[in-house]
Amino acid sequence: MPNSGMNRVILISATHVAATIIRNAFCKQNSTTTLRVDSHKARSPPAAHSAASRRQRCTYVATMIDYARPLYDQNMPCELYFPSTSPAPARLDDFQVFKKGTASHIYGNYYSTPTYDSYAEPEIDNAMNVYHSLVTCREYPRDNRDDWKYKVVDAWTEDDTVSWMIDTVQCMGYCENEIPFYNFRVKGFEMRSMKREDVLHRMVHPNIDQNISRRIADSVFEKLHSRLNEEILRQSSIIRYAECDPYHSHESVNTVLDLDSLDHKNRSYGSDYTPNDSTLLHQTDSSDDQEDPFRSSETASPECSYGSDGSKSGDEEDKRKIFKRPPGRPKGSGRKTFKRPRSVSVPEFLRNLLLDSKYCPSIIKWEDHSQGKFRFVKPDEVAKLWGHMKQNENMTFEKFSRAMRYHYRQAVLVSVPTARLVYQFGHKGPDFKTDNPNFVKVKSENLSDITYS
DNA sequence: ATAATGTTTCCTGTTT
DNA sequence: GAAACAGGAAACATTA
Repeated sequence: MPNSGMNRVILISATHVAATIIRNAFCKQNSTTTLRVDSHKARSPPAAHSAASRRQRCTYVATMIDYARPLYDQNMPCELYFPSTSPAPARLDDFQVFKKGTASHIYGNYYSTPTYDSYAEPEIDNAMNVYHSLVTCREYPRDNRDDWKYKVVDAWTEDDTVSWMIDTVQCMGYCENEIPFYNFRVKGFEMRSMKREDVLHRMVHPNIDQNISRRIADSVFEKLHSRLNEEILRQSSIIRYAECDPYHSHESVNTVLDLDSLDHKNRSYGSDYTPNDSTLLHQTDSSDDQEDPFRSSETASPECSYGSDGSKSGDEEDKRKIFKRPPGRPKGSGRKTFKRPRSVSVPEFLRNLLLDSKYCPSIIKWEDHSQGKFRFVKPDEVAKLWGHMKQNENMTFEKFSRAMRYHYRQAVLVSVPTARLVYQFGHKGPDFKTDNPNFVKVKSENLSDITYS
């Protein structure tokens, strides 16, 4: 919050309501300041995010400026966006609220939360306009001259470069007439490759004192490089975001199926699918699904109430005779869950195993590929893999098979009554096409390699 | 926000 | 008797 000691531009992450509350609180604190909340153009976050995720991400950024003090301050946190030379003291009287995703790149590393909006997202318009409305002369017409705002410098046209230049120098409080814009009718990539001396050389104006021109050139040069640095920072923050995504991390679990390799939306079970290396990921740590604090002792995992071999102990058997658990899943027995963008269904999971030589035929194999019949070689291993993928170490084949049986209804899976541990993909099941079921060809090729080498 | 769908965790009973 | 199977019930998670 603004304090009496220094001038501040304050950026906070908050909901719109919270931002309004803060504004009101600030108004009470500082009666000399008039603040305003401007409405902003709301826009939905990308559809790729789940509803819950969208709600979570729909927070706002509030920018509060204490205009009771002089604007320019070298120590203010937004130095990246403020000129390095003293500008004309534009009056800052706005309190603007806009989407978080817009401002996180505008204000660089001010937020630890990564941005998810692309550079050209319309929210930027708001954010940029907020910024510009705060620091530029209000008289400047900015009808269709804002294209440069939505482009990276490299993509600027000559007009964009000039528009940026006009905006920049006016931001710094200089008069348009003091700048020889005609010298800067160059494309963005050319502008960015200019050295400081080049900018100065082009900035020389017959009617303007050379010292002033030098100062303007320095400022323009620094502004340009601030923007270029911001572009780099923004790109690296996107990369960091991708790297930090727990569901893209390769370092948290031993072996799971890549959830993103299959489009959950397109779960028609008829679409073409060819497995590749990306369908399986190798991870290194499986310790993240430990004790569930929300699990009551009554509903603890089977391992708690049964022996380690799965058999019931005598005491537990007696207790069970006295107290019969009501049918159904106990309330609150849900394990610790992790939000994930999408998941693989049980039939898809089975199909993926069957089409992967790491698991087929060692733990699951085709019984009759032409009919889609397959057999569990090590049912518990398959269930464990499934549990591992779902970060549920309590998964058993019993539970897993129950999930499978639910797919009988839609004919995604079909039971094979005559044989145990044999199931079949139904006509609505996933595509399991392969010309090498159980990887027999690969094995025989390998064998011949060994024989003849 | 909500409905639909999918999954998990129980259970009872049956079959192999 | 054990393991697998079938499916009801309810809670929970995810997706549309």
